Amino acid sequence: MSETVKSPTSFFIEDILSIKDKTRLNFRRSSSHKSKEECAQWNNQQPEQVSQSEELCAQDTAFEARRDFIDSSCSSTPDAMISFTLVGKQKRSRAAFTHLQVLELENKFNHQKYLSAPERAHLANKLRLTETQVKIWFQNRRYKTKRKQQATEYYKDIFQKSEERSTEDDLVRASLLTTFYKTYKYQPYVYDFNSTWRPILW
DNA sequence: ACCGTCAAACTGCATT
DNA sequence: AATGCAGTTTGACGGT
Repeated sequence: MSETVKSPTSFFIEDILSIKDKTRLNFRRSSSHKSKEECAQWNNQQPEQVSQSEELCAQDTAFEARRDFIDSSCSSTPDAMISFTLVGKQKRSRAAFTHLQVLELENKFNHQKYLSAPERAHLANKLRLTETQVKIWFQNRRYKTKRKQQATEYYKDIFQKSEERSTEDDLVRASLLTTFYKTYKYQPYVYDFNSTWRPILW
């Protein structure tokens, strides 16, 4: 799978900004400032582990998002969800993974579609994500791939049939096909049955 | 302001 | 119990 064609993500602009001007993001921490130890706690890590991935943490936009979340007494971690329900109904957090995190996850996914528990733990630690986040990411990624593959095969079938019998309404189908491909323009790759990643059609 | 899209997180059920 | 899949919900963002 090509890594040059990346889907633009919600974190991307902030990710750049966080590198260029980290202080700009700091203002978002309206209430209490969260230490690195607190960062580690969020990820179920020991404080001594923090220094190892300090560099990742420094430009981790997801962390900024999570800090915001912690600040509002709400998090996607199970423990925090308990306090979440105790405190009352609050907005659900949606962490935005950094470009680097997504890149690493994609790289791993390209090599293996499933992770063992130790592999997942290692990757989670490496990317400073929770194991649940990694697990869910792989689940979503597999499902996404499957959906795309099914859609591609479906539309390919229609396309082939339309070549056999070129009628007026086939032109409509062709335009629908174009619309579909525009939808998936960012990641135009599928995992085929030869266990390889290849670009779809165009 | 509204709508569409993307993706993280969630739900429910099945499987091991 | 842990993990999977399939589908849904939800928040952020971009385009118009």
